[in-house]
Amino acid sequence: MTAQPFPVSEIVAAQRPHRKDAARNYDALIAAAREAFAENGAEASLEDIARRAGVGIGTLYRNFPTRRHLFESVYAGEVNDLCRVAEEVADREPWEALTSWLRRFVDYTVTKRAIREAMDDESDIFLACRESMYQAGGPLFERAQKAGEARTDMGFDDLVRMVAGITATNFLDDAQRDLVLTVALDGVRTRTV
Amino acid sequence: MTAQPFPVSEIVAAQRPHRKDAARNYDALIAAAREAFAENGAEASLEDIARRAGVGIGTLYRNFPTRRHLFESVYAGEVNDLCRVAEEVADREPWEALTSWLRRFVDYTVTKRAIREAMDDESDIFLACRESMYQAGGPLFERAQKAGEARTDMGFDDLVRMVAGITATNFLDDAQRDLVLTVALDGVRTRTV
DNA sequence: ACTGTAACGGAGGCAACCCTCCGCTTCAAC
DNA sequence: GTTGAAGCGGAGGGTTGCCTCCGTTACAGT
Repeated sequence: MTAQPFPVSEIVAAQRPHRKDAARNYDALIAAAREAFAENGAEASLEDIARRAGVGIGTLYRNFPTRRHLFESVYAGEVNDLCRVAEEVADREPWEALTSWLRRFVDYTVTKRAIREAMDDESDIFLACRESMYQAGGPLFERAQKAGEARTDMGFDDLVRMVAGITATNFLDDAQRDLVLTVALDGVRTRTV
Repeated sequence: MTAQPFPVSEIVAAQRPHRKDAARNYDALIAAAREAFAENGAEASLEDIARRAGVGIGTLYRNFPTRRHLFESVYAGEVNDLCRVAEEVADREPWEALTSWLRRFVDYTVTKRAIREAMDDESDIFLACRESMYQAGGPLFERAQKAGEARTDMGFDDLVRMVAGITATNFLDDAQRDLVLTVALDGVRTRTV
């Protein structure tokens, strides 16, 4: 067993069943749930998710005993992917690295509508997700702060929530979301007075 | 009939019934709906709202034939109040006036969780609300821009959506929301390079 | 190929919510 | 005080979603 850099990655790997048909259904359910949560938020109908995945409702419940289990699995997958991205951008200039990670956060996170609620969840898995996010993104922020590019009167959690708020908001189009994100990130940048 | 400065104010006044008991119930329903929308978002149960208001479900439906009618009435009331606030702050310094209005926006808007969805609604009432918001807040923003205090590469709509995003996001406490709002507004402020 | 077991699917009971309808109540105009 | 109309409440029928349960199906180890 290889060492996993982030707590959440173990969780992501541990759930998938071994049998071939079961693994296929598991993947289809995750994909369908991602879609449904993106469209309808965390309250999306479970029967609809099963239908999209082309499996019976019973199969959904066997894999994910509660709505929360399913949501957590989808969410953990996204967090895991974001952690990978943080590694990719780590070799860029401090401010560049931080902002391109945050932009990726906004663009990629398909559970936009649901992410806001997840911020307040205190279950084990969400705590692991948040810890992984901190491990992945925190250093990017601290590096920008030490380079004198990011303000030091706010913490990483403040930053993440700010970006999550913009992620979860409806805009006219992607260009508007991007503009607003740019403006907000300008507020994070240290003044070059 | 006195001239109403904002389109939305006429809408707000026109709905309330004349008979004493009916007017009381109408007010109770609006108050209960405000509460429920604040807690549960725009999908709050109508039967629960009627229960909170201490009236039968039939009374709710007589006053507001659809969920949308009810939500629109609550929302229009909040917009109307915000327009008043814009008048109150108009005599302050440009940047001060703008930001204190936006802070009031964040603090006061109790339909936080629902406001995000309302941004994309194209019904008559929501258009009137948005027009009133523009009439009330737009000048504050333009004044700050002309005073050289607010950046000119964004519009009022961009600003409102940014603030609405922060409004609708869950934070650990009010202090954190306020900090994040300050940071984001710093991004709106012109650099004093 | 055989077979035990893990996985499958969806019928069905339950709960919540939506909205209509109508017999009863309350107001206010005279 | 009378009275007609406006307003009231909640029972009830329909819909949707949740979750369990169990007869059937498909995999994988021998």
